Amino acid sequence: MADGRLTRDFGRIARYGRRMSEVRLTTPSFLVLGIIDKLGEASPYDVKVEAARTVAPFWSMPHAQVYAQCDRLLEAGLLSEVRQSGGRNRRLMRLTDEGAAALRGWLADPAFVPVEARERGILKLWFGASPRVHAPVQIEEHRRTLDGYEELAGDVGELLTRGQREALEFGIRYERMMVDFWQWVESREP
Amino acid sequence: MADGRLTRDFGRIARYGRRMSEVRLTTPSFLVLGIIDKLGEASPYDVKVEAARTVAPFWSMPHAQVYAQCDRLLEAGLLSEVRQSGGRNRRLMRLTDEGAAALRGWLADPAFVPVEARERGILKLWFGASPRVHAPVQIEEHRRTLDGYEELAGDVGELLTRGQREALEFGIRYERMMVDFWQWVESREP
DNA sequence: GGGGGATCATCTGCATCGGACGCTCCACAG
DNA sequence: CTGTGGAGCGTCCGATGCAGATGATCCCCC
Repeated sequence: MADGRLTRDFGRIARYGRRMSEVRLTTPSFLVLGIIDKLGEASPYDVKVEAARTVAPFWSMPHAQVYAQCDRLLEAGLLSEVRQSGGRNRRLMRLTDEGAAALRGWLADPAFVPVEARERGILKLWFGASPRVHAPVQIEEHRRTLDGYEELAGDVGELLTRGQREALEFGIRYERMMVDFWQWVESREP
Repeated sequence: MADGRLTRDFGRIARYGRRMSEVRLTTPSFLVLGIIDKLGEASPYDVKVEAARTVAPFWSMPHAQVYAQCDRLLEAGLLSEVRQSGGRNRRLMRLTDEGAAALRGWLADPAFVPVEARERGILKLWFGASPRVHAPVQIEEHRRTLDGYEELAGDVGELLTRGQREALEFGIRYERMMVDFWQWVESREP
């Protein structure tokens, strides 16, 4: 084995936009672009709130990151500042043509990046933790989020776009799978 | 809503060992501790290779990190250097009592940390990418890793510890779920 | 006795993390 | 009015994590 494939390939850097000061575009970059695209026009704060409201279960960023990304994207010319309303320097931003192109390029790119399931519970199992201790907590928590998702699907399911509905469906299946899995773990004879 | 819960709670820092220069123990720390515990005695390189061989699908670290973690853990007194065999400074390390206690504490702690499913594919769906483009690739790739896991389970299933077998089962269920999900996405009428 | 590939380790530069801190605005009480 | 407190909004910093390049040492085989 060549020097072990230990890394995560988190990056898979893209450079769809071809202009200006050459930034590396990472997934968080596209998260910001995607949200601003949805909102049309937004301040960093709007982005942050919207991210927390929507995509956080799939990909969250700490607050400070949002501002940093916006700076980077502005500098790279993928976003443009629309206006500064007075005192509080509230920057409203839009996608530039380059920004829109970059987003489209990313969305269209089917490149597969293998995921790791960063489940601490599973890791603990691997290292020999007691299923007795962990299973009940896991089942309870996954059931809770599963309920939340299902309620969401029932309540606002109609209002979602197709893609959003599908992402939600993924969440539901994931949580259902986890509940089943931990029940299976619990039920094994010791 | 108070200032949005946007963050990931990646940390959930622990401090089970109570000695010395106060390090923050993160999941990677316990990964290293867990592996050294399994191996009994190991150099950073051994840890890195073992990690790549085993837990990488659940939690991988880039090479450099392993060395950094070892340094931190040594300094904190959770690991001890056993010997330096000559020229190439090959440090062999063991868990100290504190290290073993820290690991036990972590393993016993059922605290639930919500996962994010950092699936780029799902994120792209959310933002409106075309299922037509992505589904076939995703199905293919997930099926491939699923096959790999199942083969593994067949081949060496007997040799694994209970926890390892369970972790593998998780992998299988996860991949199976993904294949089903993307097939469902693909099959929806447009 | 020296080339070359596997083994082992480190450095560097950047992205990201989390949490604390600091503004601005507005509501409402005094 | 004036003051004060909390929600809305933004920034900073130290620690950690990341990817890849690069540097050494070993050992096999010629």
